[in-house]
Amino acid sequence: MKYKEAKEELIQAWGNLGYSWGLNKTMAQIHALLMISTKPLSTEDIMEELNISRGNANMNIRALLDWQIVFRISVPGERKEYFKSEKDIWALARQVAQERRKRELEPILKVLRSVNEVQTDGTDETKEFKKMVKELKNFAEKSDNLLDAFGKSEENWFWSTVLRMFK
Amino acid sequence: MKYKEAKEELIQAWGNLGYSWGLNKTMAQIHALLMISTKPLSTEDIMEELNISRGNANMNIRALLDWQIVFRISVPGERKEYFKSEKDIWALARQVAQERRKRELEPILKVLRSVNEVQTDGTDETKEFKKMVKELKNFAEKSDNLLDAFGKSEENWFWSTVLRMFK
DNA sequence: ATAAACTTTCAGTAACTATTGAAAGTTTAG
DNA sequence: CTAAACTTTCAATAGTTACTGAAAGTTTAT
Repeated sequence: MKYKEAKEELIQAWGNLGYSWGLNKTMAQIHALLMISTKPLSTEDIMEELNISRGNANMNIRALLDWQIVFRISVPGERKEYFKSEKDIWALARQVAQERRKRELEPILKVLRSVNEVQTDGTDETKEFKKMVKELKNFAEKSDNLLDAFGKSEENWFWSTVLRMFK
Repeated sequence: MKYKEAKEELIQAWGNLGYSWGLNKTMAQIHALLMISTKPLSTEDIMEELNISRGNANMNIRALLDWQIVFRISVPGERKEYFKSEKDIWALARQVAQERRKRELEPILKVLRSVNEVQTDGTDETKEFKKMVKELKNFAEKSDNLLDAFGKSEENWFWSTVLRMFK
């Protein structure tokens, strides 16, 4: 297999995976491109490699910066901005975990805590409801803790802690 | 807070979380509804509770059946089909993990294994590419193993195994 | 067989999300 | 200050995904 094909296939595949990680396709593709690049790339480079418009490139680069998985680089003596990505996969996974925890898990935890306050009127329906909410809350809290630990962890420390936390 | 409000809020919230788990919104809402219901519900019940069309209800129920997180129930002497959901959150999480592993992780692993075969022509570009692919592959394989173990595990066994596996 | 009760399909449409590209804005060099 | 080099915004549009509801299909009881 030739390098160029391989590169394209990887970018494609990473795009799809990134999508299922909660990034969008282009975001993930830009990330993949930066990840396998030996040097930082400019907006123009990215536009050209992925055949996307300036606006699209700019928007998604900003989103990646926002997620803190891509960083701005200034090359001395050059006006243009360059970007490079986090290349440590572990760090990347941690960052994504943190973001998703904030964006997805925290909101539902808030709801679970609040609906937990529902008045029990003694009917089966509210009893069952309370029971399910309790279990969901328990599960969501465990997941939250896990993701939090993961987000803050060193690779080795993390795995050695998982056990202790969930007992 | 009244039961009805609480119920609606929970269904809403679960819909959103389900979405970020890779289900779609309606799918997750139907699931939430079944999860807090004391008895199995028919397609009509679901249509009415969620204000959705017959086609939509049918389609998403089938998807849930396909994911094996909702089951068909026949009530003796009744023609209508009823549905109930997996109420054990752990079982649910396992099931979702399995599905996503199949649908998302396996495809990229296949790509990573295949692009790994790229010819190294000695340039920095291909060297970096190979290096990144190797790391991605390693990470993806670890995740795959983890999800697989998770999917097959009992809750307690799982956590006690995590450590051993990732060493 | 046939009619009622129910389930599934699918073409059309609505709702949502991503993308473009040109215009506006910003920064820097001279 | 002005012009060039660059970045950001945003209204228009393309593309995608979800939903509807009526029609077709299936099953069961008689």
